[in-house]
Amino acid sequence: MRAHASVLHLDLDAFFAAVEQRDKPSLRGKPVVVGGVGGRGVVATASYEARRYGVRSAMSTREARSRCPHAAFLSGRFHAYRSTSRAVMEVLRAVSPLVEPLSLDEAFVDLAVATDPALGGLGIEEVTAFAEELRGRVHEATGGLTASIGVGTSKFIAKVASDLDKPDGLVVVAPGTERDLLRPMHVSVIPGVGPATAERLRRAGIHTVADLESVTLDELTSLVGRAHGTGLFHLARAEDDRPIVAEREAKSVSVEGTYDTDLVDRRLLEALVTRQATEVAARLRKNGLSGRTVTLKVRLHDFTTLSRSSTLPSPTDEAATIARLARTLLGDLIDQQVTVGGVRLLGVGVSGLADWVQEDLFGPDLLGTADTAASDDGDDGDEPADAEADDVVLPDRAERSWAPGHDVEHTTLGRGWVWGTGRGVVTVRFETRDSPAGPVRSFRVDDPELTPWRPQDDGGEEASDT
DNA sequence: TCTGGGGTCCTAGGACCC
DNA sequence: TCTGGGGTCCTAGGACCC
Repeated sequence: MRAHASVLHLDLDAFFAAVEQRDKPSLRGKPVVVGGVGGRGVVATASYEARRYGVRSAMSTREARSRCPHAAFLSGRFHAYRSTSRAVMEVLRAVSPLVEPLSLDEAFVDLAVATDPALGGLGIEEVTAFAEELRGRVHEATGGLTASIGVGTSKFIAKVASDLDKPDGLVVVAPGTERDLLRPMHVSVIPGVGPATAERLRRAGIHTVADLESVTLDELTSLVGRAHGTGLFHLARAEDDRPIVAEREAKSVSVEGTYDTDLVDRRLLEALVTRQATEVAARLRKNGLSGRTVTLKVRLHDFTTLSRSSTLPSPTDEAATIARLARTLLGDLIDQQVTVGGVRLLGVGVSGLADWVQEDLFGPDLLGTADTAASDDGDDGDEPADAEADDVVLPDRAERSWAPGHDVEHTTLGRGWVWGTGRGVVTVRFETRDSPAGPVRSFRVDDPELTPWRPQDDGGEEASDT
């Protein structure tokens, strides 16, 4: 907690709906609902006109339609939202170098390092006037959107403040008044207190922040766990030192989809997972990322949600690898009869991200040049694969036939696919009809029993194509 | 035909290593 | 032939946020 009210939180009002009303004058003053329009869609944003009919975010679109049948239901134009968001973030970054976007429509701004001369000092009046002017700049830069702003001595207080006078409001919480502000509020104002935590606290007789303040750290930890408990303990006292972080690295990339009917057909499920994996790979590449852990997410007809994950020995951004692994994980679930009642959602994600790509692993490591072999022994001298690594002739490297995801054939073990590479070794996963997630074995890359497999080679010994 | 999509963080247990 | 603790990695699930 700071001595001055120097943390600003900005929240664009009913953002998606407001962009639609801005771009389509016929929608102005009318109820607008943006979200999933399919049979299983939910509301992302409702305009204030629609909120008067009880339409809320996260409500099913079906329910929203019954509450407000005459509203305009739109599926959303994310390009327009993104570009409008960019314009807002630019306005904020012109004010201070420390801007932390939370989503397309929300951001924290650190006023303590503000570069804008309009903010002379951090006194209440100055900050208030400055924030008011900032709201005007955002209004102008977005073609008329309104924002609510909160300013306080911490992220927590700024965020609570921006919620107090919505829409189109401004609240500055004076230093020293934070605890009085929070005490009468329901515990759910605290970030991290959702339905489950609120219910646990309620059963313990804790409803307001004031109630929470009177609970010891030990009691709190036993109620909600260690990390969460200590967090709540401090936030209940308005103690919050979380810094504003301008850029954070992505930890995962995922694609998921909910289908209007529950799916059971194996080939359809596999095709959908393949498509999602391809999308994930494209997004990884676009951002120069690759990852090691592939996760398959499945939501069943009864809303039970399962996940299965598997970690590769080295990161990949290849669609073939991600798709294959995701299909293997799906196959495990199907074979266990888990999906018989139908699948409503499928998702594919990649985590364990590295900001370097597969090619980097390839050259020296796989070739095992004298340099690398000499430089990294020391503690792992008992690794036979390294022994004569510089003699290794790497077949078809130019075609990347040994890259993860590619098919190989072993003379006795049969068909498999490359699971990982490194240090002159190829790790192969063998799949058979009896055992789709078959054994994993490692081979030297010059093992004569292991050959890249191509459809036209099938059974032949030497394919002299091209 | 209640219940999206894209994320983050935490917990807990088992494997494995020292 | 009894009994350890810590650290790290991996997997699965859950809560939460916008």
